[in-house]
Amino acid sequence: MARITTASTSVEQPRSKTRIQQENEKRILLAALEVFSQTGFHGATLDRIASAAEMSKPNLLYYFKNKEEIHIALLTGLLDVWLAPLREISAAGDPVQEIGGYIRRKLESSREFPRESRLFANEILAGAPHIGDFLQTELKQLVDEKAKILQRWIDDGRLAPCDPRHLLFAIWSTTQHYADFSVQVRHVLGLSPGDKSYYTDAAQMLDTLFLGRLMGPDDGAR
Amino acid sequence: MARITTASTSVEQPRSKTRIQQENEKRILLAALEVFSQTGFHGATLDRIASAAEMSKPNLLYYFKNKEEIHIALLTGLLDVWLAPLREISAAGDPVQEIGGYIRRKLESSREFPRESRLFANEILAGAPHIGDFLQTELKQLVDEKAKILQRWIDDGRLAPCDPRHLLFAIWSTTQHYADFSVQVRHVLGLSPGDKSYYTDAAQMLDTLFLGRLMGPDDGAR
DNA sequence: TAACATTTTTACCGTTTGGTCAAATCTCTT
DNA sequence: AAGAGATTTGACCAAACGGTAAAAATGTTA
Repeated sequence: MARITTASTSVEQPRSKTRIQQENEKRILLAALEVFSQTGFHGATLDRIASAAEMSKPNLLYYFKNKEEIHIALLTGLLDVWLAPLREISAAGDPVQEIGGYIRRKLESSREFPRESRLFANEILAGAPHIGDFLQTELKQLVDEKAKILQRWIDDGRLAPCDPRHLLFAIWSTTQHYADFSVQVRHVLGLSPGDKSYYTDAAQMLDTLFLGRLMGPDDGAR
Repeated sequence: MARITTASTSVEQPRSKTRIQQENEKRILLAALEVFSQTGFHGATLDRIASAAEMSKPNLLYYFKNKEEIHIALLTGLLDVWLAPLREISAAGDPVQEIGGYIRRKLESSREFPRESRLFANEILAGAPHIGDFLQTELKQLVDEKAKILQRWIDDGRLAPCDPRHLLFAIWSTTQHYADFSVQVRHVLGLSPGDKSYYTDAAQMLDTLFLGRLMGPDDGAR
């Protein structure tokens, strides 16, 4: 087998990336994130992505072999970001601190990365054609693990009895809502486009909702 | 003699609808709901909609002059359904009953009409190009009205202090999540496609979250 | 049933879109 | 400075798409 790979490593593909290659791939992914998050996969065109990346379409296809590959590259890059806040929940910590911290991290993530959140939302809405496997394996595993922690807190009377998994769903939905449905939020509140001031009240609300009274019998303040 | 069916020639448009016309428009809208909610506006093709409606494409375009008109017809038909549960909140009722009822109605709506919910979500995610006006006027007005009711309950100490509008956001997001992100929910819970059994636990969770401890100081059970 | 209106179909069109290809240009190493 | 490899471009293509025109078929009514 002629599997000679000149001066690079043993396996065939991993040729080191050129400076230009790195720059351009980054440019493309950034442009694609913008376009995909605005119009969804089907609404995005290679021409628009290429133009947003200030690059010709054939040149773009020199780096990614087709539209789907760009989409997948974006999604896979996203998943770690999505999981990170959840990973931080520690069994050793205090329930209020841990859950409160998770909510704050998730909300901050919505404010910082609304395009990523919308990209993710679009993918799920479409039936998760690309990340279905991730949801069933990696995410499920992590959720199972964290749900056990929450369940122990409940058993110890440190957290109000509830289904841990659905508690996570509630945190996901409320926090992501501010990124995914920001248009509706702004319209209802009468804010201008780009105004993110509502995040302050949002944080307050979610604290009240999840911590203010959800926590176990002994909430100290009485 | 054209006299039976209205005074057709006087004012042009308002012709009464034929039996066939009514049936076919219904067929088309049903098919379009299926397709749009699965793939979004851009992902949906007239061919797929026509095929789902068991109808030729030109025949479909005989009833709706273009793709966008079908989409708009679906959306406008949706808005009343979307508002209905909120409208029912009454200042005269008990906060726990009213809010609990609203949550139950919204959750039931997610279970009964997931396609409609996803259609709505797609529209908002895309920046609400068609219903932006509705959000700013009709919805905002209703929210303002209901927020006043909630605020009075708060002032009277019958509801925990919080931003009423954001409380509504939290209810919207948590309930709609079960329709819009059902794939994720099912994958995380390890359920088969089509299995909606999680709605029982969902209702339980939302009751705990919003009513169990969110309600004002006197929650009776103590 | 004849006349009229409605509905459906067949054939088609212009544009957009995802993607290819070979040639031209640029970059880097020697 | 030259050659090899990497990058970029312009010209192009087939398929898919939204939509149209006009004839054919069907339904409705007097």
